[in-house]
Amino acid sequence: MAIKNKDITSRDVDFAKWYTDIVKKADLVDYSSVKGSMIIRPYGYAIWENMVSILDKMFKSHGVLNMQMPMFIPESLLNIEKEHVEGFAPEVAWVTQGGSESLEEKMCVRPTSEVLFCEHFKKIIKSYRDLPLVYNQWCTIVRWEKTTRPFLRSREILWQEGHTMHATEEEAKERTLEMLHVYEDFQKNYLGIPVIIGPKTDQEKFAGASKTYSLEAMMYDGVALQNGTSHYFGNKFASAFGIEFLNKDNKLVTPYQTSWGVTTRMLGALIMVHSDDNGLVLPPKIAPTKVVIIPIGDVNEALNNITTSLKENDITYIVDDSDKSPGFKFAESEVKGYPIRLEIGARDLEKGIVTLVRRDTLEKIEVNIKDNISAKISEVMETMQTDMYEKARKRRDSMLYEASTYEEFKSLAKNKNGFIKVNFCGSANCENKIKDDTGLKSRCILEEEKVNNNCVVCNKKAKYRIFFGKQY
RNA sequence: CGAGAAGUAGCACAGCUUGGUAGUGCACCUGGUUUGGGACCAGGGGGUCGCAGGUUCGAAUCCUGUCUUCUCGACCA
Repeated sequence: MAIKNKDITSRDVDFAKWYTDIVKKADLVDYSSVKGSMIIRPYGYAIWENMVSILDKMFKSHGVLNMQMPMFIPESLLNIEKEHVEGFAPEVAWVTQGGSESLEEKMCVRPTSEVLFCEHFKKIIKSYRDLPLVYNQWCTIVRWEKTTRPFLRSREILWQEGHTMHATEEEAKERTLEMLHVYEDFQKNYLGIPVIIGPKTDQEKFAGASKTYSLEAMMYDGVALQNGTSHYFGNKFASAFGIEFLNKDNKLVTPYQTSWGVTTRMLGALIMVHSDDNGLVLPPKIAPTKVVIIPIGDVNEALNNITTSLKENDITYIVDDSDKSPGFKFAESEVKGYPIRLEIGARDLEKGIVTLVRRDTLEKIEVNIKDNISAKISEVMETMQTDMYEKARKRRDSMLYEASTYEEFKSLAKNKNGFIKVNFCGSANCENKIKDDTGLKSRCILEEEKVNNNCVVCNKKAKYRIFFGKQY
């Protein structure tokens, strides 16, 4: 494409700079005076709102009930489950009163709410008839990260956390996978982001979980982004909290638990998977405004007809009738990533046409003014949605590698961006060796694939096949 | 948290070495001419130079501290 936005660093020149350029120029966020605490601007928030409303509907169709937990956790409560405390300790933000004194009891801002839910579950679970409990909350959490980047790593995180309790192990395991697949469905079909799903290694799993599944997305530069997790806890937390219920045989037993969450990080993924040097590119299904209309010259009658049709068909649009030049408006519409641009110009109208431009390909399509333009737009948007997914999938697949020897692995890690598939023994030693030698970390275990060789590092018997890659 | 760089108008930057009334381009406002890939002319508004201390008759400029941003590590969704 010959067009190039002069205010945006090329993603092939400096990917990190490109990312912050997009985030700022598309007006998604502004920085605040506190490190890692971003201001989400109306346009960025509109995208998040779309994600929330779609996901929330999906959750509800899976029997999820929303609720709201407090923001504060007393120290004694946080400390009940030791493993997860150790995992989070360095990032926990503690609250003082008047700047220096502790409150009644030392307390922190939730870094995640497992313990709050457990305390509550203990009170409300008495019988097998009370189960399952499938709760979720949309909220913010705080983790005092050292390095921060808009959407990818912030200190105040906007997210959703689901917490469930079940009478049986099987049911809890099923729920863990059920929600994982809700996320997969959402990311694939709405965000147009292909993901690889599977369990984390013991080293990489959530502190306190017995199994953590993650959704691993690959960004344009070949770097991984963990774009959501679903945890199976067994009854670790439940035992630590003394949660018990009477089963059908009138015996006191411990329930099984899950939790699962996605964050505004998905916005970062959306940008780093689809956007280009001209600005944001949004999949139509997640774009808050589907169409931007740019009138050129005196075209009121055609404009009115078209906006009436868009309204009738529930296609969101804006009309850029400012007194900027058309060229400026074209560039601006590309920065914002509106999926469809309609150029309604006097010159075109004489020929009986309007010009429709796809944001993903910048392809210009002439549409007869007498045709049903809303239908045409819907059709193009559907094509875009699948094309964008396919484009992302092809790019990702072109950066998936496989190594059968450790030399090969190290060479790939050094020379290629992307994920490297290996047979692996699962030991912490081998995983640490890879990290030390190459900086790569394990992504997720490929449960469906059969081991076909020994461990790529130690050459002992391999347990599973797994992807390694760099991560954000 | 370790190493490095930077912070001056909404944005991009100059001025700092050698202390002496705050600059440029874009953006913004008004009027007019324009309108198919970032228009033009004329006029105009806007900054206690990140913040706090210090040195000095005088600090954007020198010194100390601190906060924020970016890059690279370590750590994490």
